[in-house]
Amino acid sequence: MQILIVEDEVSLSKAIKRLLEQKGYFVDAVYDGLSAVDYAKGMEYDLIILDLMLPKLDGFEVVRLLRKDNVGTPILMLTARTTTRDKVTGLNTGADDYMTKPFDTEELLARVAALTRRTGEVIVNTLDYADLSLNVNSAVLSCGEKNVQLSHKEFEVLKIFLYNPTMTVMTDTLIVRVWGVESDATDNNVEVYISFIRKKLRFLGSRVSIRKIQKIGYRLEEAETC
Amino acid sequence: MQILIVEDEVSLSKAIKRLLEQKGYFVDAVYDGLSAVDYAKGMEYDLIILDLMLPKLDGFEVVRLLRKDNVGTPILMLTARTTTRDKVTGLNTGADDYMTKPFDTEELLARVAALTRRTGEVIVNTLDYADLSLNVNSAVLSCGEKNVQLSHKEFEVLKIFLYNPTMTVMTDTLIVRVWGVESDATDNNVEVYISFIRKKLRFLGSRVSIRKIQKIGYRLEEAETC
DNA sequence: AAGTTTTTTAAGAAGTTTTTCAGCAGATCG
DNA sequence: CGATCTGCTGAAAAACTTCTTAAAAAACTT
Repeated sequence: MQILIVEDEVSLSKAIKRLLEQKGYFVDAVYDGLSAVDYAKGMEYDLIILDLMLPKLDGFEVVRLLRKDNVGTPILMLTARTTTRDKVTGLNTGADDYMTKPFDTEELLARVAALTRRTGEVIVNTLDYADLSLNVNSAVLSCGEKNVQLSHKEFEVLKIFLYNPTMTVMTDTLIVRVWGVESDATDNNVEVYISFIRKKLRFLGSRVSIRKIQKIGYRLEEAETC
Repeated sequence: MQILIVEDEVSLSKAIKRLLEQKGYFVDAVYDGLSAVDYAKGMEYDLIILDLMLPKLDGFEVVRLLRKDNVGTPILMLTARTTTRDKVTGLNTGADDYMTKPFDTEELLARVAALTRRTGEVIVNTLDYADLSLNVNSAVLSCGEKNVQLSHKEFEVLKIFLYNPTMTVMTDTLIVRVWGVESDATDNNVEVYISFIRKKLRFLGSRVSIRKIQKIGYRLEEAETC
């Protein structure tokens, strides 16, 4: 769930951000109306929390511009003003809900939940190299049509290679980063895991292989396309 | 557009009715909670305007009974009470908006417009994945002809999966979003709930299962169609 | 205030991952 | 040409994670 906060009062913005992140939302924050429009058009948010009084472009204008541009993201208006006139304008312009400051965090969360309840969202993060793609959320490694699930340690090892696709990774580096400094893991542990991963690469039929550099470490290698 | 007004104060009820009819809505009015439930079940309204304090059955109960019965009509709660606790309960029970008396007619019209506007567009009252369909208002999970009622926590957990059908959801994410940041829920709480949900999925005979990715989290998985 | 449902806690069983170990194969080197 | 070193892999053992169930506690309902 991605939420965009548009609020120029930085301390309030940060507070809301922290609150929502604690609840598992992914939150972006911007501090003026123009950036708000840019961000909202550039990416699919599930909800926009929008202050009414903003630098550069006020909240009403932001809503109007977004709706005009067919951005249908639910909008929760947030403001200090309490006159009915503003409430009406807010809802008529196309905001979906309206809250006046100061507000209770519980109430904010309840309203956010009500507005985000209806949208779905998928965020997939991958690390790619040659024909390989590693889904960082699920530790699933894919090549073409095939997939394999990696175990936790396999995942940790392969991630290090994919972060440094051209580098030779020293065995000690792997031990420290995957098993930890204090661990008494030996080279053989690494060898076994390299072996596990190689087996999965073979299964996937990937062009990528892991090459041993004698006495130093391992490196990813992409086979020539023939 | 059909609207049901549930308000025991007859003069107020009549005033709202007249106001809305002037704007072209078709309006029914009832004066207690029991009739409200009867009417709302018996006919498809586009919106219910519901007073909180009612004879026979209070507004919260009316919402609960309707949602339990799969009636997904938007509800605008109307009440003199102003404490946040009530607002939160109202929104959590399944009301879509909340207004405190006394209110301005302009504001009422604006909120009514906002809520009925949504009906015209696509309202998703269910979260669907493969052969599963979760009614978001009633927490009833269906697969084909069969249904099961989910408990609150089961519902919260499953919702997170259905919002992110392809993602692996980390155990910590589930804890934070279902039990809260401050809670001392452990992995075992999650395990037990996953187990409850799996049992219900088995009962429904769904193709969907919840797969554990060791040390990482859980993910929905759809069985191959053979 | 009793009964019902939901949630939490706890503990053994079941299942996976990780580690260990032994044997093999190819280099390396005197 | 052996002897030694380095790296690879399979299989068994150990360690750890997760599942399921049952029972206790808490929260709602009536």
